Amino acid sequence: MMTNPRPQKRQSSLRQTPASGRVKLDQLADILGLSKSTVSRALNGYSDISDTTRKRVEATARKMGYRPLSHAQAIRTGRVRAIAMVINSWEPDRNNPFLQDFLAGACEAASTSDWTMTISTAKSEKDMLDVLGRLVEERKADGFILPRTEVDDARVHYLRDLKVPFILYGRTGYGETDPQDDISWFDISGETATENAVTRLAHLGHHRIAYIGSDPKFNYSRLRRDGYLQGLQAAGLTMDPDLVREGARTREEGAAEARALMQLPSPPTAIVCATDLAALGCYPVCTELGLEIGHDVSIVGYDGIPECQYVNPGLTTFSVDSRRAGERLATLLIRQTRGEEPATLRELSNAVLIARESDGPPRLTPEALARKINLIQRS
Amino acid sequence: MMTNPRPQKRQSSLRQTPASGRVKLDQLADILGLSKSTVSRALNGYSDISDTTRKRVEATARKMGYRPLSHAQAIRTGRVRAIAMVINSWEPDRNNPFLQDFLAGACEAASTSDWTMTISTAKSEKDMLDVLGRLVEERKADGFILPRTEVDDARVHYLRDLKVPFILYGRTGYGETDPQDDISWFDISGETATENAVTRLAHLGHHRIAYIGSDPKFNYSRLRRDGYLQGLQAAGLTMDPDLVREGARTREEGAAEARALMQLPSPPTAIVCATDLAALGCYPVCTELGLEIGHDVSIVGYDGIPECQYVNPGLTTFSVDSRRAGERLATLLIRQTRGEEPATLRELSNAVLIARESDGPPRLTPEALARKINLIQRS
DNA sequence: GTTTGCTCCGAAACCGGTTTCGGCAACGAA
DNA sequence: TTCGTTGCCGAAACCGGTTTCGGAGCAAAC
Repeated sequence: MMTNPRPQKRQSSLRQTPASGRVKLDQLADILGLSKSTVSRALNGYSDISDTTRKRVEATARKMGYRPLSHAQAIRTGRVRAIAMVINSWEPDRNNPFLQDFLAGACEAASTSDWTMTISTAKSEKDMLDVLGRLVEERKADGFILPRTEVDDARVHYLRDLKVPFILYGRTGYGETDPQDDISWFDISGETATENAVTRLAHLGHHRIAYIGSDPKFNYSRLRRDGYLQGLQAAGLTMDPDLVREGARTREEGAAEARALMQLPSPPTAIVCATDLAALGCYPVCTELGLEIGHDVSIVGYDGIPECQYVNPGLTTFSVDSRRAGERLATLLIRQTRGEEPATLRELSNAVLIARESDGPPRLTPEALARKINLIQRS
Repeated sequence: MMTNPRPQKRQSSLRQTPASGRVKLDQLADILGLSKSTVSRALNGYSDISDTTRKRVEATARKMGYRPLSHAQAIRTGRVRAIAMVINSWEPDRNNPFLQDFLAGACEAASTSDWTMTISTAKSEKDMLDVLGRLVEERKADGFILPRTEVDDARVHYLRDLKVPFILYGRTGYGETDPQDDISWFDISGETATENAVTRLAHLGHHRIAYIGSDPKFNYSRLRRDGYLQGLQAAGLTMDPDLVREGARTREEGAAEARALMQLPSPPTAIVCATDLAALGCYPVCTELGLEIGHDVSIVGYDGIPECQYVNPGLTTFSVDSRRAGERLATLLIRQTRGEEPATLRELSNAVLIARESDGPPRLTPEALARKINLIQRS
């Protein structure tokens, strides 16, 4: 006879098999004839366990396929063995064909340390900090990868104040006097690429070389512009402010800048672009003006998106290895969460030139080019 | 005086602030003057808590910003409030510009239920099951989204045996007698799209309409082919086996199929493609053969990748809303983990036609087209 | 006035690990 | 021999929640 009505949940939940076949620490300890505290410490590399015991424990743990539940560990340690990344979903240039490669690199690196990767997306700049805050507060990750770093990046200030480990994909604080010793990052040296692009074009005989940058709020955009300026100087060319454009985040905005450049009294014979999208935006403009890319106008891009090889003519560009970037960022971040100094966890890599047919020696002088353009436009 | 040497870890770990400012269940209970068991049950909707108390608990919990640690809950409940997705990193057509949108949809849906999304990647078909197994065993997720479902999908068998909730992006078991009642899925009806494509082309006056499919191991490829066949039948056209190609996973493979089609004695005047990539692969082939796309040959794609609008002429295609797909999949999956019947969690949506300039009324008969092609090739 | 039954809540066990603390044995020095 | 170390391990507390179980209080029924 039942006297007490058992309370029940409102929403009934089918009872899942709760980690059915798993080997637990208790069982492992039983089999080894040790206490679970000893087994735990053996597995975690404490120094008060004899070498022979440790070996024995490790061997049977491996044989029995024991894997600790990360959330069971987390409750005591506070560490969940996971890294997180929050992705923008509002930027106009958010379509990133490399996201999959990047994630593959990051996940693979995480996996080898038995970590996992959790991702989230943010709908706006403000939402970004909210999402980060939620992940931090609920302790969903031990560290963060911050992609698309801005010159003055709110996420950096936020996470630094919270003392949560993070790593930048890119650098930040352009031109700041504060050296920011305590931030780790991985980056591809875009400035080296754009400098090399200018050098390459100068060698081909170009004298008027333009630059189309991306949104200047992003640090990479300024760095690539710096590289461009550096390249000009190295080639002994003078900088013409008219030829330095910025803010082209999309194909369309790239097209707008290209149009403005080509309508100059003395148009450039070559354009270095901070992104492939901007470079591809130049294509229809050139076609429209009757200019042959690679001869009348040379174009060099940056990123190495797949589309570069399918346009006509193929776009010469600097290709970024996204997979490796993800892999490096994840490993460096994990090392940071394990206590290594952020300042020592920095790496700079290079993009590799993929030469195609969109650049070559100039066929016309800027003046002749201007005449040709005027002619076409009048008709 | 210290007599016992304190043992220490091998690798020193900087002590992180362990969830410093968080409000814990204990504190909340103290403030409310209740026991923590009562508070817990109030928040989890147990029926043995009075309504007034529940309201009071919920109100202060919200006011104090209390959020339970999901890994602390998980240790007892076995549920981590997370869904996972494992992505291929080995397929040749892995570059998915929509991954970001898809993830945005899925993450947003997860967030609204206070869930998170963990992702991982697999390097090979075999690795896929290993990765899934690890995630299941370590209980990193309560359910899985399986993208790119194959006709006979190993992941389905694997997870079904383990009784782990999952949902398909796509359907599976093409032509199987087993109805597979117990599987939930979300899909876009590709067959409707290809059928509509054929109908559209037939209305424009085409009689010889070809089809270029993707890898037949994927269920969607067969379904889209079925839609094509259905469309032919509806238009009263007879099916010519020569015009039904399959296996084009990349642009290059699409190009190969297009070339084979156009070299037929009686070439098609229109091509329906299972993917935009295959359709874009047809472009250079047509150019090479001197055929004007949209007049000599009509082409219709499927997917709606951004590039469609930038090629010349713009590619008519059926556009898939990846963001919505991610959103639906995540919500349905979460509902499934809460106990709803998988069979009731199915949704079929439609792709939307984006008409551009790559299709139009046929300018030549197949015979005239063949003559034109022969002429160009001979020169 | 009991008994019964129901509503609502608290004490305590529990989940699967980690970490603290103390104790036992062995060993070297006094 | 005795004492202080040292090496190695077990008992128990602990992390932050969830769930079980029992019981107090009260109203209705007998």
